[in-house]
Amino acid sequence: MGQRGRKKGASGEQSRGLLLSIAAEEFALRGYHETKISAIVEKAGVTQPTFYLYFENKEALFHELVHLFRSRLGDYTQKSRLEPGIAEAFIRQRIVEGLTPFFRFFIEEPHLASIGFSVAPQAAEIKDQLADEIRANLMSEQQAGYFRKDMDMGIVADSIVGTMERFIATQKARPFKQPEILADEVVRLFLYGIAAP
Amino acid sequence: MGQRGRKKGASGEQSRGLLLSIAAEEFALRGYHETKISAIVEKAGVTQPTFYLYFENKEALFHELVHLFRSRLGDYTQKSRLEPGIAEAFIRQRIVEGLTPFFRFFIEEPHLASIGFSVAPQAAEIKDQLADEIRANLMSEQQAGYFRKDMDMGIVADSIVGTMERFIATQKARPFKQPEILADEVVRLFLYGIAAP
Amino acid sequence: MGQRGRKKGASGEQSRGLLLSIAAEEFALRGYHETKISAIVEKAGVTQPTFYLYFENKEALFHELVHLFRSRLGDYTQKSRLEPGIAEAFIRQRIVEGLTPFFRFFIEEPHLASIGFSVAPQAAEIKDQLADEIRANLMSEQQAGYFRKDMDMGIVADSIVGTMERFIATQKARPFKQPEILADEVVRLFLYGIAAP
Amino acid sequence: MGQRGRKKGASGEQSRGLLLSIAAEEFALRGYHETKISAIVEKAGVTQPTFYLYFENKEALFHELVHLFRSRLGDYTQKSRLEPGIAEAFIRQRIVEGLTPFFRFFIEEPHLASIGFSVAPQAAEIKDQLADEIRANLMSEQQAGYFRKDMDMGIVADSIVGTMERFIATQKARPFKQPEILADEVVRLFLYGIAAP
DNA sequence: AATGAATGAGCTTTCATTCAT
DNA sequence: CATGAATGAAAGCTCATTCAT
Repeated sequence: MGQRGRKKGASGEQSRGLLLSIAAEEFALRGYHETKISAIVEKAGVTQPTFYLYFENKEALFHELVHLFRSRLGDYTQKSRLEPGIAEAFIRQRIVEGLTPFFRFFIEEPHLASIGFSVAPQAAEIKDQLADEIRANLMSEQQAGYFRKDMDMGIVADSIVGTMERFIATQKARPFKQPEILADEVVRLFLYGIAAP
Repeated sequence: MGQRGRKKGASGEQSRGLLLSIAAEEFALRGYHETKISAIVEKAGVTQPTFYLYFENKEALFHELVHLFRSRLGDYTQKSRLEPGIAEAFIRQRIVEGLTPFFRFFIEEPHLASIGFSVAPQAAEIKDQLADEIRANLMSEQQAGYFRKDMDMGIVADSIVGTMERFIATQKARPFKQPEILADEVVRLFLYGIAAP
Repeated sequence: MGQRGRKKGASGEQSRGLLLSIAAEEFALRGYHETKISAIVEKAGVTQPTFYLYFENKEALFHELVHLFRSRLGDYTQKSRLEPGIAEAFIRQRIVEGLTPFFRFFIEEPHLASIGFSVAPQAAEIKDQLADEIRANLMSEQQAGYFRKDMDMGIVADSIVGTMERFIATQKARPFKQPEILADEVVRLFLYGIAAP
Repeated sequence: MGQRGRKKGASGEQSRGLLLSIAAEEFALRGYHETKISAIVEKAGVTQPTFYLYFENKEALFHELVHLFRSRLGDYTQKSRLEPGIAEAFIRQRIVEGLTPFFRFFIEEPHLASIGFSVAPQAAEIKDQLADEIRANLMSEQQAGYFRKDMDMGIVADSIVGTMERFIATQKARPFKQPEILADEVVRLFLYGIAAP
């Protein structure tokens, strides 16, 4: 979302972007209902009608943000899909590479992530869908012999999504780590567990 | 919560309990703002002023439910704390025993769980706190040599809480499993991971 | 509509009736958009939310008034239908009897009449429908030989409806006449015309 | 009004005329409040400020249309006045000649007619005034012995105006008739009535 | 002659909440 | 123990209208 210039008579797209960015923050921090149009426009330094110049209504604005989140999430999901026939030595590496963009995205767009993963009414559906895709991935790896057979990949997928969810929710309070490091730690956890070797 | 007798002229406590139970369901299904007092009392077969006979206001009612959740959660947290000096052979068993009541609780009181883990504004705090306690537990076990040292127990704790969160959110859509089985699967996952042995 | 008691704590139906009656007057005098809910409730001595206790919204209230008008109009239309086989000597008398209730209605409920005949968007349709029924009546009399064959009964029906419309619109400014007298004059006009005999 | 050239860079007067013509249609079809300036300018292919280049405001535009209607109506009213001393044999013919331009006008400018006869708040006044002039005419003819003395010419005049009103409102749905024919039928109706001779 | 961008003013509607009985 | 009736406060949205360019 980015810079928040507040020049008078800013070009339309600027005003729109500003409103969008402020709205994302407000929605993420307060939730849908606690977010008032009046507060958004005040922070943006414009009046209410200006808001309706760029967005059909509050709901449409919110949907736009959710959509934005979903489409970016979809991109990373697609790229994270493991192509068949990876040498066993590289599999962990590839999983980490698939996971990294998610964490990077959550770090770069914390408000959007918060909206899509918790404030949106569709949040449940979004996470379900993500979990489903992850499960499908895991299961095919499981078939291929990379993972233990006696493990319900549904639970694993949910745990991974749950881990993301917690990460998004606790980010600000957490010592910053590079997305690659994070992904690596998560992968290690889910691959090998915590039991002392 | 439980049974919902709707007899006319129910005695005070009955009305109160009924309202509380209906409110839990409504809050869980719709969220705080989407839940209207008018809808609660209608379902309970009483009028709005009756509601205010038993609850100070909407927020107080909600807080009561959240409080209920927190206190039960606190109970299980306490009981799940591993006492020092458990023989290594029993440690897994003890962890499972500590985790099981959580899942049983989530299954028995899905509405309350949903409120405390996702609809309450304090949900983040509640989960943070839970994660914190779990992390403390894990770390002392880690010190004791039960778990690997090269693992950030903060992430592990968050993953466990995230797993609970997903479980609560997806319960209805999921094939029912006994809480003990669930706990066992989760523990296996986090102890040994999914990598093929 | 009638009496406008303004007792505090009036029974619900009274408030509703009061609002309805005031609304009819406002709509008739100012039109749909110029009529503000705020003005209606102010005149009724209640607050805006009270309005929404009794009516779904402004449009529903308006529709109720239009519906009221239509149903009463429908009653009189039905009763005005001439049964076949009236002796020629009585036909004029019967037409007058059919027309009288319309004028009585318009006199008794001028606001409702104004709404149904001019402020409602459906006014055109209402009048079309009325004209249609009148035309059908006239044509069957025409077949029966009571009326001249060389006259387009569509125009006659429209003229009669137009006459009603003007009557409704100009009532207040007009010297009061009994509905029977009015009906009689109109019938004479349309039966015999104004040409000197 | 007529042709609607929409060439880019149309000269000022063209834009103005275009706006006026579109506005007439919109007002006639939707009424004053349902007609949005934004819709008018969109149909005209210009922007809102352009509108204010040519018209002071919405009301002024509307007034201009009403004024246009009134002045044309006034013309025909004047011409329809019967000069004294017409031979009885020609009277009917003269009345038809006086009425024809009205119907021609209503057919040629249906939007304007609709505005002046029904959407304008002054519509009542306009019709009252017209009825008044017609009544004055009729009464002097009545004095001159052309018409029956036992007939209230106020009612007759209102009936004639009401007939016009209905004609304007139902024009589109009606089989087209030449204005002369229409005028003739109306005159026959009001002169001789529909009673079988 | 025309516009992109913005606004002042206002209206309907919704809720949680409270009297008086 | 319970209610019919009513309200204070606020939110979302719309529209005619106007700068500055």
